[in-house]
Amino acid sequence: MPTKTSTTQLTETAKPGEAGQHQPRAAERILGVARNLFYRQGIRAIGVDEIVRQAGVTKPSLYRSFSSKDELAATYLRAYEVEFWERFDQAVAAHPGDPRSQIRAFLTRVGHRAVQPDYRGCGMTNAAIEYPEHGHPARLVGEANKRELRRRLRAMAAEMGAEDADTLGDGLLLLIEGAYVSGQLFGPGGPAASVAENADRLIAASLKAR
Amino acid sequence: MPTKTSTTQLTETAKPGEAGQHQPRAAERILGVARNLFYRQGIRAIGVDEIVRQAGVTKPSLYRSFSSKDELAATYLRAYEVEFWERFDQAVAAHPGDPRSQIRAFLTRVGHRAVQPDYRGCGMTNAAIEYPEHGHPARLVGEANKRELRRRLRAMAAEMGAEDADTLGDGLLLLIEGAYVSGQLFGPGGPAASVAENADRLIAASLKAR
DNA sequence: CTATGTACGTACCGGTCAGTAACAAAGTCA
DNA sequence: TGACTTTGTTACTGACCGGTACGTACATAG
Repeated sequence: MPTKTSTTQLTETAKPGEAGQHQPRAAERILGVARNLFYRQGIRAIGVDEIVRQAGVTKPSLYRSFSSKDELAATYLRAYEVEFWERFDQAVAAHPGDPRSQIRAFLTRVGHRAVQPDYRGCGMTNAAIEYPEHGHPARLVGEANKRELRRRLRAMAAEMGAEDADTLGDGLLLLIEGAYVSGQLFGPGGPAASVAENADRLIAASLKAR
Repeated sequence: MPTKTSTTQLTETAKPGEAGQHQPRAAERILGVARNLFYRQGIRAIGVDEIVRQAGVTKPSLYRSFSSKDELAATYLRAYEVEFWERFDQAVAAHPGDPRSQIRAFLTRVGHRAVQPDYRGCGMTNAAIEYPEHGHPARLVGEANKRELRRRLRAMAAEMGAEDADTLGDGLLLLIEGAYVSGQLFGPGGPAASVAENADRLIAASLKAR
């Protein structure tokens, strides 16, 4: 995944006086380490001790900025989601008014990333699988993201002129999720490499079918 | 603490005379409970104490039959895989010589199950996501299953006469994995309901291109 | 020069984790 | 009957879990 620093500002309370960056710098280090470890190894697999150790801080510092480990995980996922939509919107912006090309551009990138040796899929999908319990803070982030993604894919399918736009949009979502999962199961040479091609074929079939 | 001899064995106990197969009574109960808990809540989320408690046995009994929790998880997945292929082969047997109908039959069932309220996806896929570490016993079972499924889907695509059979087979695999994941993310009304329809459209597009 | 707030660390909590040792009880089969 | 096998019982280990009470260094504000 992109190892951007992306200082997710949290509780920016500009103190009266000068406008220097003055918030707890421990929280940033903690979130940065948590994002790496949670994504690569899973949330349940990583303890808070390991996070604070790698961040070079102490446990109370973690709990001053995050009310619980679950909330830290949810914060990690919210930051993850921001980057996800950046990638998605980037593909959309590259082909204005051409949703089919937008999908192809997005999935070409997904397919490429998904066959990297240490690919670990979608952090939000993985978190929802790790936490099946309804209402878990981490799971809620993933569920909301997937609902919105579904909504947008269906809208793009309608924009393409597909008669059964909802079915096509859902089909695209299935292919995307399949690429996320298969990417980390197969590694290089896996079926995710063909996600863009399969999506385009499915689009073609859904447009000309009727 | 009923430590006396009259321990009111749990109801039916065909102990005397009859030559019932009495091999590992405790191991079966343990595996049965583990399968339920591991599938529904995840492997990392369930401790061995909870398993032995619900199975009505003790921890040493678990470790007499299974060398470790990881090995118990792998055993659960191997049993899960047996049932998976039973369902798959059942769909195949229902439509001899007609791979397109075989896929449709299999995915119709998958789509139906995937929109049940408490659907939890594929146990093997979930386990691989829970354990990204290469070589983990549970992960190995899932990886082997997916490789074999890919092989069979590609063979069926070739049997259909698809020009690019490998791409079609991989596309079907992506749709299947997507249904597993989306089913547990969306619940009823989710995109997994359309997996059979989308797969059939993809097949049609891949055949027509010939 | 205090007074206050902030950022942080030390040390610790009770609970749970997977896994084991040693021994007793009970059923199986000859 | 007696040998064998399977299971239960109790108690324990050491590591780790998420989370916290409390003290301290330091920067300002008055």
